[in-house]
Amino acid sequence: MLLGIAIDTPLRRLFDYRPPADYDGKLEPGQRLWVPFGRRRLVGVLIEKRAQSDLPASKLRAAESVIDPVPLFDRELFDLIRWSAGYYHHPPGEVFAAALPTLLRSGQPAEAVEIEWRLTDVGRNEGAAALGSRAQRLRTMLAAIMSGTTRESALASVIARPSEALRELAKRGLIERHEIRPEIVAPTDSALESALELTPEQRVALDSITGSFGTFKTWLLHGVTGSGKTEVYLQAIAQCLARGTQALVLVPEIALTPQLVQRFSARFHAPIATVHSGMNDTERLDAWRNARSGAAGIVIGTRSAIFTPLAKPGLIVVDEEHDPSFKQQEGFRYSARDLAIARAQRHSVPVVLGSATPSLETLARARREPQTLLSLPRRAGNAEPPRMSLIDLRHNAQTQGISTPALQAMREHLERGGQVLLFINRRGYAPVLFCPNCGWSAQCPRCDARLTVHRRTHELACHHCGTQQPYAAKCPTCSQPTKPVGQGTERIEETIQQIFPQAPLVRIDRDSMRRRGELETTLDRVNRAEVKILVGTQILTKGHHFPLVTLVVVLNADQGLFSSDFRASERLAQIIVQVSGRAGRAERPGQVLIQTEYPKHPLLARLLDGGYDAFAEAALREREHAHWPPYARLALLRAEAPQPATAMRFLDAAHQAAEALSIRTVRLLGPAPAPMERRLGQYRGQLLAHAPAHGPLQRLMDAWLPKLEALPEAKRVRWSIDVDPLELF
DNA sequence: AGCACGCCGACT
DNA sequence: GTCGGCGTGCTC
Repeated sequence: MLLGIAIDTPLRRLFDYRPPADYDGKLEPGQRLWVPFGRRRLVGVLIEKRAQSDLPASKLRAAESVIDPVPLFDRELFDLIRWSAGYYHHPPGEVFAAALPTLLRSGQPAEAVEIEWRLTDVGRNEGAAALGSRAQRLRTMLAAIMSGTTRESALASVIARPSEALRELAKRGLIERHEIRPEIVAPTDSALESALELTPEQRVALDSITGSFGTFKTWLLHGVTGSGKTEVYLQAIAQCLARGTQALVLVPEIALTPQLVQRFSARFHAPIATVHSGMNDTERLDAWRNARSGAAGIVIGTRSAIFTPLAKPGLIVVDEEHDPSFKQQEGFRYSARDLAIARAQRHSVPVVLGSATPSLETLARARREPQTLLSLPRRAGNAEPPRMSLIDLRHNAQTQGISTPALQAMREHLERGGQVLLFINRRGYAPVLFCPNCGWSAQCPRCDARLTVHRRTHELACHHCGTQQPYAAKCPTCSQPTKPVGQGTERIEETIQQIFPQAPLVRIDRDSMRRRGELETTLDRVNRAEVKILVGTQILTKGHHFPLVTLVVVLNADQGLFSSDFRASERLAQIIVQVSGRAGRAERPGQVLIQTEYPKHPLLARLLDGGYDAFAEAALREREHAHWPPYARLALLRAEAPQPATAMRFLDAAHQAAEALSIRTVRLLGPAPAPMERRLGQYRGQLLAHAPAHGPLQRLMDAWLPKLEALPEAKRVRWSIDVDPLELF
């Protein structure tokens, strides 16, 4: 009997080992082992037991030891992880590594073990008398243990370098080490504090979801901003907990998790485990353990939380399911939203995808299964939806990117005591530093991109690679004065401050909200009305509530209108609707102004006439007509190399290899250089595989990727495959 | 990815 | 004379 083991390496295969010496016949897929690997010793995950290997017996080594007494995952989660390695065509070892907290990847025990130091008989009888008078540190430590502080975690703060003293005391036979496995604490109280009264639509949604407990069903909870989606989640989760099962809630990245956790913990007594980027390794492992043991009734986390084991899964929620951060954009490029569906299916539990602006993929799914669509078309508390209108930039004067009608509207809203939100999807002062004399502009030395002017730091920065340079007031080629061209958040801030000097203003973007907790503090100030004007980027569109904002101005809607990426218009519509949703959430109706040079553009017209649903309807028809997802499936082969020709040679060879497989329904587009060909000094190219369904794509990749690995050109490039790519360029 | 082995330049 | 540059080969 042999062991097929996944090892954290970019190689797309399992490695066969003989069982370890301590093998007692009990080994199951999902247990970790220490294995020798080349000259290293690594943690591997047992994937399957095998009767024989493709390799000669002489090449096989024995695994060293078993780490876990039982598998880390239940069968369903194990299958999901394994399946996703196949679906995304990513090396299985890296996939399993991605599914585990760092500490488990490095061999830490999966079960929390508390170390306790207890007095031996000798220690109890002789006590400090056994120690020399100079052994001050040992005396202190022993005294602590004698006074009843026995847990190692508590003893750690008694003196400096505690482990040294503990080891010495143990060596002298005064104390001994015990391992304590803490009892699993079952969730005690699942009651939801003060459930709000539901609207009829919320009631239907809630009853539908809870009625599907115990079966697999993919619900789309399509609720306009402010319609009370969260209340539906909360009450569904309460019922999930009442059945003795756990709920897994996925949220987008960006500092949203703490907010939601706060909202949840204010309403639930059940322990909540959270998983997000702000946590350290120990905290992550704790959350993982509490989820797996069942101690945490609710698990809230970002993308990677989809791999958290659950003792008794009952419900999965994906909030803001359209958010692109659910798709990992490097390495193992999985979609946590799609995996949530795959996982729910394996566990036979319902999954709720919630959004005010669902992705076209999810809308297409809901069209195929109309009974799974749960709509919340109205705002709670009878708040009116915001009124949207366009400002034609061609026929209106503007001051630094802000049109006269927009300024006029701002003035009116401010006079009436409202708050104003200016949305511009561009950080920094200006996107270009230009020389009017000779035409020079500041370029990134490592990317095909212009450097953005940052006034605050007096620097030029590349938003693609992070390169920074001092600001160039004089043109480096002709020594004439340079000029920042275009607008970013910093410049809008400056302009608005000049025009409305009496109105307190705050800028909210990644640069101004660097420090931990800064965003929360600022948002509090906004909602206490200490701020009148907000200028900011995407961050403003992500879930934060601004009940006092009555006017939203979208300063540059045009960026997404003519992009070559077929998803750009979907994203633009989502951003406009999401940012509009920030306006008029209280009793006063909101106003939304969208500045554009293309007021006749069909996308904008649709959006303004019929809202997101009408836009989506039209966009879906367009996608169907053009054979783009969700009416086709894609896989993108990317390659990068220090020389442009190297990447292209590989992609050409890859193209040939794919054609040789002649899978007729798969079309190959490219190879072509990426639109920003050079990034971080690497030249990038790509080859798109397009098929009417996932099946033929899968067949292609199964046969294709092993061939690519063997290509001599493959050694000279870094290549990767992106299944269901979100960003095509 | 690591980590080794393996042949050619500037220096304790 | 060595230390070390990163090319290329391998990991059950």
